[in-house]
Amino acid sequence: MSGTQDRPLRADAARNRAKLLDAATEVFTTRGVGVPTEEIARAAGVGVGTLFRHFPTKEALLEAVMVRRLEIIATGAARAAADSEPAEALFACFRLIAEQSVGKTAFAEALAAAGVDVHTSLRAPSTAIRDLLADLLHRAQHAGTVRPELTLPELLALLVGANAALEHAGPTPTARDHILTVLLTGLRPPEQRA
Amino acid sequence: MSGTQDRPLRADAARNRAKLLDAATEVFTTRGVGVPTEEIARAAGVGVGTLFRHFPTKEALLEAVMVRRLEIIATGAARAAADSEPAEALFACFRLIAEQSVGKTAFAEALAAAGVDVHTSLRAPSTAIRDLLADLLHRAQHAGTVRPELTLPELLALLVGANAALEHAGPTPTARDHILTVLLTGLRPPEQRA
DNA sequence: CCAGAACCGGACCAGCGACTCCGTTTAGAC
DNA sequence: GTCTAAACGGAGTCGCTGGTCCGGTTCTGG
Repeated sequence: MSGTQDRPLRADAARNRAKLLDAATEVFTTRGVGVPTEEIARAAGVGVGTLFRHFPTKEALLEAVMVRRLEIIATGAARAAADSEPAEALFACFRLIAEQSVGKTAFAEALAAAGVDVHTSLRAPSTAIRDLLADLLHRAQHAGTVRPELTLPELLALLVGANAALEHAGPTPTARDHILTVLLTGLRPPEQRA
Repeated sequence: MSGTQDRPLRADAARNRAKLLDAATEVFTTRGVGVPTEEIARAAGVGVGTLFRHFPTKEALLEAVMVRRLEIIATGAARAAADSEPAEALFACFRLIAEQSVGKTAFAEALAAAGVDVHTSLRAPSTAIRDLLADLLHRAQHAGTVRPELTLPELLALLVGANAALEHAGPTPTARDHILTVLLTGLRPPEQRA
């Protein structure tokens, strides 16, 4: 299924591909998915032709960007989940995902995608994250440290919400922290507090 | 300042204007701001020419829709704020705004607009909401029923987040309720619980 | 160092969507 | 009923953006 790189790809080609991916990530996250492909090509220092040779479609490029992002998040989340206490682990993941996803609505969409169907390339990393969260949620609830009535989809929705809130809050660390505190405290069952 | 209607506007014109506004509200909220103007015209049962005569620009139409929405919200919020207990009043407003804003990202933007600058027509209703929330927040904090460290911008960001979360959660009442519960509980100070 | 394949860049093409223009229709004053 | 200005509709214009093509350039095996 990953027959993408039959032959090793010439040195310059690989370089350009990387530059494109970086530029696209940057531009998409800062200015939204609406930016014309030409801008991305320019930001990467290549021509549009090159862009479209590497990614047959704008959507394909976006997808590639999202896959990379999701993989990074999945990795980070897996590490954060190492915490022994499930609730703490869950909160760490929550923080990380909400923070990482910063950028533009493009990414809220990507996260939303974690809940519904998407192109196959997104499946793997998104289900990884999903499964991780499902596990942590379940364990934390079992331990009585997270509200028992919460379901996974609801948690994901809250994640999307957290992302939106943070995005709207801007870069001020205090504000971001307050917002996350509200969210995370709310996840605790009525009797508990951190 | 409202010199929009110098002359009374012919009966059919008024009717068409209303139909357009309704159709636009419907279409924008269900399918996003991206829909072509022609669709809106068709949904309203008029030609594009008519649309553009009433609203010189697509953006102007969107603005008109948002103003109406904001006014409705402001009214509802004012009523909800009648509750004697400030925290309860604040929560009622929070619920109402988060729910009302349902639709598409267009409206999250509108809400975001409540925080920053926008076209002048949006100023009035958005500041009304803002001021109302500011007052409730302040009073609730004074009464010790809402976390004291929260600022108004943070509250607004949370509102945007709540909106996004609800939008992602879909129509299931249970899920929506769980999400709002998490949010609202999180607003309480560490010692209190509803 | 050379040949030729792989790759590059950007002029070009096509589709779409916001907005305009004008011949036709209609409200409503007398 | 009639007459005029207001309003209508939708075909057409124009700019913008995703995607293609091909002549020129650069890598790499021998």
